[in-house]
Order: sequence, then structure tokens, then C-alpha cells
Amino acid sequence: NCFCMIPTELQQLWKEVTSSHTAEETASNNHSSLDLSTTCVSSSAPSKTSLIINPHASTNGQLSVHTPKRESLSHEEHSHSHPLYGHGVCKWPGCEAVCEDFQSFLKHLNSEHALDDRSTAQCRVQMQVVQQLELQLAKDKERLQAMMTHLHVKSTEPKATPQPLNLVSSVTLSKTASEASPQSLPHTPTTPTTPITPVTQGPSVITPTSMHNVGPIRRRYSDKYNVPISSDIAQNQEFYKNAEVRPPFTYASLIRQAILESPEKQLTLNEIYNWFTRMFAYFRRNAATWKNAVRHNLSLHKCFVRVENVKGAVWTVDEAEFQKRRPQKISGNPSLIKNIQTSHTYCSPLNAALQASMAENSIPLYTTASMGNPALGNLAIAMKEELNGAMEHTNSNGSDSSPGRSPMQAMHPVHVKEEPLDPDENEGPLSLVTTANHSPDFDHDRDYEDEPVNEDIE
DNA sequence: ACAGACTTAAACAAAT
DNA sequence: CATTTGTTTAAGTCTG
Repeated sequence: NCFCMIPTELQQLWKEVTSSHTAEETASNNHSSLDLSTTCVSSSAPSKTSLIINPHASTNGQLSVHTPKRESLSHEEHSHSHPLYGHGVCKWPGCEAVCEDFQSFLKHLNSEHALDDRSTAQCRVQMQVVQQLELQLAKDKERLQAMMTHLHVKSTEPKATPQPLNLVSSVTLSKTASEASPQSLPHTPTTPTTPITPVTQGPSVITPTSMHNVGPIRRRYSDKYNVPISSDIAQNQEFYKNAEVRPPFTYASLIRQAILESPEKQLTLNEIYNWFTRMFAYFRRNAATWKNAVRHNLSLHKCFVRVENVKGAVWTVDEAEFQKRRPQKISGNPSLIKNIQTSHTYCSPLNAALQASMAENSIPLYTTASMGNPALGNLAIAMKEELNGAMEHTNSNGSDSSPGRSPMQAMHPVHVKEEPLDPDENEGPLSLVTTANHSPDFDHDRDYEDEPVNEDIE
């Protein structure tokens, strides 16, 4: 395990490393903290080499091989920016020497990190680090691909860069596998390399098969599991917009969401309709059914108050009433529980995985979620209060309401209810594809014109 | 078995 | 007259 190597090897290795680099190159910089002091144990005699430390040569590497070719490529004098220099500190792995200015850094670089066994060995290590990172990246890319394959998400983007919240901007969900009985729900992994389901907890019964039925399945969140509806919608906005996934919320919750999202906290029936179709691909079909349900809910629940307006009737939300019914809903609505659980696993599988990933990298989740959509951000705030209300009822001891915890982390095991396919919507096995790629033309905020929403196109 | 929340379907009436 | 809007009833699902 001698890290020392002859210069030609070093160059060769460097070529290998750099040749495979594209945008990932910068990743090597992130590992400058690797402690090389214990690993660089070269004892070989230094040999003449063409490898030099060129502080101006490379913008992406930590050193450059001093060949005429590379020299010509060098972007001279990056206004005193150097990958090995930052914040007044030498970023040579394991060095961290303080350099007042760039000149002293250069001096330091040439004196302390001149070509010798130690520097060469460190260079070698760094190369290995880069290679490891690339390996890791390749693995992660592969994993991502497998995940997307597993989830039947077709990426139109050539890049494999995870784009968590709009990963499914072009969702293609297909029903390729044989339809399994909802009761049996056999575990048949789609690919041997990927887990059946991203969830690990509990007696999960979600299967790839159930994924295929993603559209008509009835699954709802339960407030019991303190998942703010706005949060979920915000995070999966693109997903819901493009995939015919039934949002895991009750009609009442969705209606309330729509109304609260409006500037004046009031909507006409038609505007509520439009919100549904705009936000959820699922509600672009079977309009007669869900519109009836919306009307039914508006009439049924006391929390929805009809107000006569100048231009007609609008619906508003009586928050007190809504909150009043929450405890019942929380304590005694098992049908919702299953939905929150399932939503965790398949409506937001990307979220879950992403969140774990983000947690590892200390990336704040919700910033991304609401970014680019102020309305949803506001909603998130509004719904946070709803969440708090729910938790008051849920956690009598209050021990579970750790403030920093993400709602997603409070998820629980999975139960999936398969909902029989609507016999009227037999558009073929690839029904989901039909709406998968429509452009966000429903972005117009004046959601009044009754756009042709492909309703009842069977 | 039961209760309660929820969905779906449908009948009906009033308004547009 | 057709459609939309709103109300109500009924049946079914689901789970603690």
C-alpha cells in the first residue's frame, strides 16, 4: 500500500481520473479534509517528474500535470482564486496552513508542497479519493436509475442529477406487470437490485404492483401522522401535477387547502374544481365523480360555509369548525391512517429517500419544497398551524412533537388499499402516460375558464 | 360487531 | 332546455 509511485504512473492515473471527469470534478475539493498525514508513508526516493504544482493551471483539479497541453489550457490568473486556496488557508489535504494573501500562499505551496515523496503520495491519495468519489457517484447514479425504474419514473433528462422535488416532472407510470390480486399483494421485486419499497419500517404490503395502480388507488394521509397537506403537496407538486396519483388527503382537506390558498380565502365551486385539476393530474379524469364528491363535501361539512357574494356564491372555511372535527378525525379515522402511510411510501417515495439523503447532507428540505412557489410556501405556514393543532390532539403527552422533526419522519408502516379500477376509465394499460407530459399550461392563476380537462374521455 | 370518518353514487331542486 | 350548483340520502369501505 505504498502510495508512492513513479511519475508516469501518476500522470497516467491523473489522466484516467481527469478523463472521466465532467462536472463531478469539484467533488474532490470537498474532501480536502481527508487526513492524509497518517497515510502518506512513502519512503521511495523522489524521482524527476513532470508533475508540478501549478497554482494557476487548473480550475477544477487540485493540482495539474505540467504538460504543455495542459499548460495551454490553463486559465491564467484566476484573479487569485485557486482550488487549493480559500479563506486564507491552504487547502492542500492535511495542511490548512494559514496564508495571509495569495502570494504567500503561492510561496507556501511551492515550498511546503513541492515535488517530493510526500506531495506525490498525497497526490496519489487524492486521486484515489477522487476515484472513490466517482465510484460512489456511479453507484449512486445506478441506484437512482434503479429507483426510477422501480418507480416507473422515466427520466427524460440525460443527467442523473437527483432533482428531488421535480424528479417526476415527466412521469411515466405504466401498468406492465400482471395485475395481482389486491388481497394477495405478493412481493415481487421489479428489479433484483432495488428494494421493493423504500420504506423499511413495519409490515409493508406495498408492492410494485400496487404502484401500477397508482391512479385510482385510494390513499390518504392522516393528520394523525402530522403530515401537513401543504407540505406534501408542495414537495410533490410536480409529482401530483403529472402523475395520476390520488393525493392522500380527504376531499375536505383538499377543498380547505384550495380555499386557503386563494388570496381572499374564498372560492367559487368552479374555482375549487379548477384548483383540483390544476394541482392534481388525478383529478383530470372522472370529473363527474370527484366533482360530485366535492359538492357533497361542501354541503356535508359544517366547516365549509357558503357565502353569498356580489358575483355569486363563494365557499369559505370555518376554521373553528374544521379544527373541531379534527380530533374525531384523528382519533377515529383509520381509513386515513392507511393513506398517510401509503403516501409515505409511494406518493412520496422520492421525498423519503430524498429526505434521508438530504439529512445526510444537512440540506434543509423545506426550503426546496416551497422555493419557486410562494403560494405553497405560504400554505406550508398555514398548514403548520393545522399540523400543530393536530398534534395537540394526537400527542396527549406532547412527547412526540419534537419541533425539528420533519413530518415525513413521523411516518409509519404501510398499509395499502387497492381500489378497483374504474371500469369507465379503461384507456388502456398506459393510462397514466397520457397526462404525464402535458405542459404546465394550467399555471394560469385565473382558473376560471373551464379548460378541456380530458374529463370523461372514455 | 360496531362506530365513525370517508368515498361514491344518485336523486332531486333551484339557479343560471 | 341544458347545465351548473347545492342538498340530501344511501350504500359501501376501512380499521381501532
